[in-house]
Amino acid sequence: MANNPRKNKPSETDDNVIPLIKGRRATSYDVARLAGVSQSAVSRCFKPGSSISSKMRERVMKAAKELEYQPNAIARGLITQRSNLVAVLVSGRLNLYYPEVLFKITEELSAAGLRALLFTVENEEDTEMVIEQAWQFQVDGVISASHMSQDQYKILEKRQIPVVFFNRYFADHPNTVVYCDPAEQVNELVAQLSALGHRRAAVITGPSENMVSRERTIRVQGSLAQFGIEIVAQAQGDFTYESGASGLQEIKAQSADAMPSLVICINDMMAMGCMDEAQSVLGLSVPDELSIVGFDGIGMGQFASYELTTIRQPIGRMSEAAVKMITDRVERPDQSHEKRVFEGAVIPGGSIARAPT
Amino acid sequence: MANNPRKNKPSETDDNVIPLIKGRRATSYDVARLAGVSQSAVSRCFKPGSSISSKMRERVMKAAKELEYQPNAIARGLITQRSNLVAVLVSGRLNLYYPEVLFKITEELSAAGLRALLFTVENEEDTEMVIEQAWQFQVDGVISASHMSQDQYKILEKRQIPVVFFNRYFADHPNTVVYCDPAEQVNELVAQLSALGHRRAAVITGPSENMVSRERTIRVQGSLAQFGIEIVAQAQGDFTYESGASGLQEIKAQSADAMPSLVICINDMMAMGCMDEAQSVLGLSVPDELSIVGFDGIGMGQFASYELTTIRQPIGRMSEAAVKMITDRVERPDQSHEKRVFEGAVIPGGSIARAPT
DNA sequence: TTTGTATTTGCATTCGAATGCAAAAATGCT
DNA sequence: AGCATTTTTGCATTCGAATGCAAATACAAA
Repeated sequence: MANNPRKNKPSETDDNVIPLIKGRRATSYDVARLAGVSQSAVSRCFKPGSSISSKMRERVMKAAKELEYQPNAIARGLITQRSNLVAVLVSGRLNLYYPEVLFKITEELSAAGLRALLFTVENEEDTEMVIEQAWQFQVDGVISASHMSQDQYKILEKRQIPVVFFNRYFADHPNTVVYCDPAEQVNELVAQLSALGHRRAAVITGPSENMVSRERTIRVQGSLAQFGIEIVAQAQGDFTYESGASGLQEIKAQSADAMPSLVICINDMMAMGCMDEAQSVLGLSVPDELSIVGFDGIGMGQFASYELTTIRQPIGRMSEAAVKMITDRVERPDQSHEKRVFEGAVIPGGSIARAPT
Repeated sequence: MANNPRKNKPSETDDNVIPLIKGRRATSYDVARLAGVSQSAVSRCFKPGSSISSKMRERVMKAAKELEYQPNAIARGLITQRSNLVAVLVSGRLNLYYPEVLFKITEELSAAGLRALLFTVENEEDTEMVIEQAWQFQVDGVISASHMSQDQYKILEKRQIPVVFFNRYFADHPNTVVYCDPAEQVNELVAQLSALGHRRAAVITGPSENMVSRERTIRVQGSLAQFGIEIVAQAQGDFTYESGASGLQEIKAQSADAMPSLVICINDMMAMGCMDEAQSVLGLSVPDELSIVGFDGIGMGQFASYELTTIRQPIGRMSEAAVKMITDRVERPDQSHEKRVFEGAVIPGGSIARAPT
């Protein structure tokens, strides 16, 4: 039985062949055996761009289908040194901005053939742990929309794991960033507010160590000054609904003699908390007695109860950009860093009106 | 196998082995070489419960630390057939219930040493794709909080991938489930509403093919009947805010002569949409002219603008249970299925009041 | 047909950690 | 010390797919 090795079709005489154990998942060898080809051929069939004849492809695919074969991404990852996993770091805190970003990024990653390995991060130790996990799982890259210290970033850098920062960056260290700079829109919005007669404003900021908060606050302060609007009170929040509410109370305490006519909140969640506090607790009508604006443009801000005037981030485009940048850096890790800055957009809403006289 | 280049014996020839290429990540062999032990020893050091002497452990750990060695989860997964990845399927649609569940589950998985591979699913084709991806990535299990057809489930079953359903299940097929059955609380709440004088109600349901919606709707219908409250209108929504709003319009159309005094929405998002529509568009005061209740107990429902009366799911405990069940099934795939049913809790809020006379 | 070139295919090895088995070392017991 | 027993350690192999290289084939030109 001189079986031609090139055409070793599984014949009845091949009784030493283990018949695909029930339940065990098929490997490229199983497919190769069934199709009567080599394992390499099977591998090449599933690797786009490989040199393979259409006849071969057809034969292999038929066998693969029969065995429900799908290449094992784990094994593939081991040999190619590409896991196709991207760690996505978001804050788990209930700021609705994050879910929106997360879902968008996940979709974009998916479209690029990558999977999102999700990590929720609340503090520095969490980040520490996440970095180790990411290292273990050999993620191809990290998209970070949560806090990360410069030292932590340097660890990733040293390990040559590409990182894209989402709405945060280090000013004094090269890094790849997607960012939304609402400077223009802040001016635009403050101009409107000025035209509406507002002369006394308050600001509810985020945590002082937070980049986004700092940047936005500076823009807002600059713009208000430019239009001659006085900041009569300023409170610090932590981006949550509750801190928006308590922020307003603090503002009230700071401006005992006369409340400002306008509160600028550094994100939408706080703006909503602020608005609710104004109306439900302080009995101030929004916008008639108090105008409120926010930042981000989260979906919920547009609900009829809020109709928040805000500056929206182009989350869709930013997510797309972030994924594009991570794939780029995975392909060519040595290319120089890039910072993509998007503009915001003023979303007019019912939360602002002419200042009361 | 011929000459294995990775022999453990340190020899002169090994001395001029490339001394850890800058940037290349350290492997267990590198650590073994530096510590002067075998690769197996290194492996055992990082596998809890392995037989190893403290002297050896110390030596290896020192070397590991020096090289920043962390075991490669990909390689480990290949040999152990455990990826430590769990696919989490949620709907990407903006129903804020999902982010809450997702974040909770992710945290619980993390505590159990597992990572969440996130998939957003919108339709059946998505699920199809996700199942293939999960297969490729050798996930240890799937937690599904999104739609999955019985056929799709059977594929996973055949492939022996454990699945835990979150708030959905197949009645006529054995499966592992975490579920919240609000039957008791529906009765409790309807009793309250009855005592408040409500006699004419409307219901906004979810999609008819959705289990959660069907179950809740049936409970609500049964309870209302039991208390002699008439259902004067019923609209179908899709769990979104918008569909709550349009649902109320439909109810208004259906009950041209007289609006009901009560609308029961099958989830909170729709209840919020409904409430906003009632107040902002129809000019109906909530709760004075119209009482509204929801289901889920999402954080946002408690904002001052809504103060939604609702039946809350114990998401924390449910997530914990889901993760526990997935790990159990990974350990012992042949054990029988289990269905863990949690009760809800009535969250009193300002969205209900005595029925207008 | 023959020769030369381009394309396919298979072989053998590789990625990095885990593990059964046997050898070696440490420990206990008399 | 001698021997039995337990614990540690190393060796060699395994997981499943990708790939450099060489062999085999198909194709083109002479």
